[in-house]
Parts: sequence; structure tokens; C-alpha cells
Amino acid sequence: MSEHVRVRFAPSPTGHLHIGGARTAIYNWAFARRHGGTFILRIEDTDPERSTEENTQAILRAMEWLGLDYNEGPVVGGEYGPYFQTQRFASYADALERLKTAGASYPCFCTSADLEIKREAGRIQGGFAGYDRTCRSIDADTAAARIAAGEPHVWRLKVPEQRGDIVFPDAVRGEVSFPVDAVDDLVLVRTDGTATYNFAVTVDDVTMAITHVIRGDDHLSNTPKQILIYEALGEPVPVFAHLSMILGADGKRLSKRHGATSVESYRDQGFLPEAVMNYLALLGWSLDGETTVFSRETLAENFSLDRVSRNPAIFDDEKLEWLNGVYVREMSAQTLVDQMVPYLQAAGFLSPEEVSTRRDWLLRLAPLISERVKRLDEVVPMVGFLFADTVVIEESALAKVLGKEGAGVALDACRETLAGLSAFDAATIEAALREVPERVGVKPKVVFQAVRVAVSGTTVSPPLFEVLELLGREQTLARIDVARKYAVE
RNA sequence: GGCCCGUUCGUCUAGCGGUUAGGACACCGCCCUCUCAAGGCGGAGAUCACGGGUUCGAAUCCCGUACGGGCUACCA
Repeated sequence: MSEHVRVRFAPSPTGHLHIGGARTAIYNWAFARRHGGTFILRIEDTDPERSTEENTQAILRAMEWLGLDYNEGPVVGGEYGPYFQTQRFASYADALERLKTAGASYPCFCTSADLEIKREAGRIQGGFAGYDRTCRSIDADTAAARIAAGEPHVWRLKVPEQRGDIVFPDAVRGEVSFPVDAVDDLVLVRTDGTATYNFAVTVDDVTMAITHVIRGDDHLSNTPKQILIYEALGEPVPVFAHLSMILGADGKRLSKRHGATSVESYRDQGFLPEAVMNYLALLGWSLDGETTVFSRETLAENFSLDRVSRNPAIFDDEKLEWLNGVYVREMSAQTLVDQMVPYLQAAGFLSPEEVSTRRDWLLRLAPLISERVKRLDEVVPMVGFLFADTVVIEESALAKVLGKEGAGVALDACRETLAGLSAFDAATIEAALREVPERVGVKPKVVFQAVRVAVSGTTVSPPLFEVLELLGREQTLARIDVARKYAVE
């Protein structure tokens, strides 16, 4: 690629950044980075009904969280701004003027009601449901007079009659072709003077010198219309690349019905940006068919459109969770503590002061949970017992463990052993407790499970000896005393 | 209705004329083990949507059919 690559991600702030949009953003970002190009963020806020400032802010936050840094866009600015569509109206008016003088656009005075009837008629006959080009034949003087008289009108694109089929190479789909006569004399500018979507995007892409348009599959059918606009404007047509949809587990297009699909909701559930990025990159693109875990740097160095898959992909939460677990395990204790603290605080386990005063303690906790957690929010139920004053013993644990023969003597022996220890660290605890089973003649499994249940209330917990150390002697002994009452001899 | 796109294990994918159709998640079993994980080893799972061609040979190329999706707005 000899030209300087300029790509853009153009979300509309009618909602939060969702998973599908994020993947489009990632591919654009990766493509730009791979080619040393420019990645642009443009906010398509021309739908006043549904666009909100809050959504714009949420999109910017999500982009930042994912680490999708853009070279041009809101906040950072750039030479091709502004980066909000609502601030680019002048360029649409300008482009319309160019089309008018080139004779590539004409005013249309048909009313919505007229059009509705024409559409129906066309559909019944040949299947063509486009505009029948009635107003094309109005001569220039008449049109000018009617406009001067204040008659409401739109401006349509005059699709060239001599034009052959519209064929373009799609970077992911290969050659795509549309018959010209399937393209309407589409409306460029509405009665109220605002630009329609297809007109606005292509003018924006032209004026921002976009070289590659990487976007969702749903725009594939819009592409011939846009190509015609580029041609009418006499501007070079960019390379198009259409990405297939992301579907929910039911094979239907991913939507709110599938639960939380916004990027920020994944963040809140304790997914890491690296994992989300990796997973989304993998959902429709492959490095080599073998590698599933790779860094954003690897993605940026190796991304290519010809390895993007053409078929729609079903979003698999389980694989994302697995991948997130991979990244959690790779984290240092320091990082993991930073990451899990917000969840512990939200659960009321830690006061703001304790975040720093108990830092060392948290650093000892981190390695115990790192290989047991997939989502960060899982730490809350996993370690809750460490922060509680008393423990509620699960009913099933009561029967399965404390009800077992030997549980009582085992607890007695452990209590006594632990009480007499000179130090209360995991290694010392382990060495001492390892001798208990043989001494009291109870299976190791029964002994350790009894202590685990006493201390955590459940049959599942992080490694026992480390847990006792973190709990401290006083709490450990107190909990054993309570559990002892429920244990059989 | 018309036009366009898609179809390889349950899921994500590799494959780009000759492979025992490979990998990953999930699943099952074994090992490790104080529980759960993590890890190691192994297993099951794909008549490559279907039907025709082309070819010595097709998951790979061509044509149909079916199914799914998109566009067909003075929405984006």
C-alpha cells in the first residue's frame, strides 16, 4: 500500500458502544496500526431524536478502556475536523452545490404520498421499488421557478443512464456486483435541507480523505449508492471491507434481548480490556488458525483484511470467560490487587482506608484467587468469608463434612495444634496440620475438609493453609469452636 | 417481490484441487491433589447445507436449490 492509510470508525451515539461496534472499531484500529496509517473516530450524531451527549461520552470511555487510541477525533482533534457530523453541515451543502453544477442532482417535488403509491406499484410489477424518476424530466427553468415559488422539494442523485453494473472489490468478500438499475435516484438532501445518511457519510469520507471503509455487513447494500455519489462528485472511491454480523447464542442478530451487550457492561462484570480485545479480534479474524491468545501488539502487527472471515459469528460468552481467565492468571499480584479492589469495595468488604492499610494482606490473597477466577466480579463470593465476622455453614456442608465420622476429633486436634503454633504462616500451619490425620486416625481429606467448612462455611475455598494464615489465628480458632458444636465425634 | 451477502465439529475457526479435514472453547475420562481451580495426558464430536456439473481427483472451481441475513425510507 503506497498511499497513506486513513480509516475511520463512525458510531452513532444512539446507544452505548456495543460488542459488534467494538469489533468494527478494533479492526479499523488494527488495520491503521498495521499500515502505519491514521485511525479516525467520527461521531454520527445526526439523529437528534436518539443521539445523546451521554452516549457520546460512554462511547469515548469505552474506546479508551479498550485502548483504541485514535489519531483524529473528538477531544484529540485533527486537521480534518470537526469530528461530529452535526458540525459538518456546511460541507454537505457544498457537496450538493458541486453536484448541482455538474448536473448530477435534480430537485424532486413528489410528496411522500405520491412516492408511497409509486413504490407499491413498482413492487407489484417488476419488483423494483425505487423512485420512478418523474421529476428528472422537469426542465431546469420550470424547476427553478417552482423552487423560487417556495415549493417543498428534495434533491436527488441523478443515476447515470449509461453506467454499467457497479462492481467493486470488497477486501473481505472479493468482487461484489450490483446491477445499476437496482439503484434508486436516492434522496441526498431532504425537504428541510439536511443531508441523508448515504450522502453525509460519503461526503464525510471524501472530506476526511478516508482510504478504506471497514464497516458492518449491513452497509454492503448501501455501497453501490455511495459509489455513485463518489463518482458524481468526481472523487476517488475508497476500498470497502464489509464485516459480517455478530449473532447471539440463538443465531439471531445480537441485541438487548441477549442481555448486556455494551462494552462497558463487560467491563463492569470484570472482563479485562485485553481479553475483550483478543476475543473480539478472534471473532471473525484469525492470526494463523492455531493461535488464540495474542496481545494487542501482535494484532496491530499482523492484522489483515484477507484473513477476516465472511460468515456471521455467534458470540460465545464461555470462550470469552476462558480467555479472560488466561489474562487474569498472567497478571502480577500487584495488578490483580488493583483490579479486584473496586469489586471488594463495592461489596462492602473494604473501606477506602483499608485499601492501602491492608495492601500487603491483599497481595498475599491475590495469588490464591488468580487461577480460580475468570471474571473479576467472582472474587466477591469467593473470598467473602474472609471479611465476614461470622460464618454461616451451608447445610450441605454440614451433612457432608461435619456429619462425617471423625470430624469432631479432627477439629479438636487441629484447634489444639493451631493454638500452640509459634508462628501462624501458611508453611508452619501446613507442616503442623499435615501430622494431624495420622495422629487422630482420620483421613486427611476428612480433616482438612472439616477445617475448611469451619472456616469458610463451604466445601470449596482457596487453598486451606494460606486461607488460615490470611484469616489469622484468632478468627480461625473462633470459627473452629463454632463449627465444633455441629460436628459429630 | 427485487437486488446483494453468507453456509467446515454444539461454538469460534484453519483450509485457498491431492490432508488420517488441523487448532481453540465447551463436553467426557485419567493423572496431580486438602476442596475448587490451574496444569498434564487422552477421548468423543464435521457424510465440509443439499443437488448437479468441471476435473484423474473437489470442503476448495462453476451452476442451481434450501436455509439464514442485509438493503429496498425525506432512519442511521
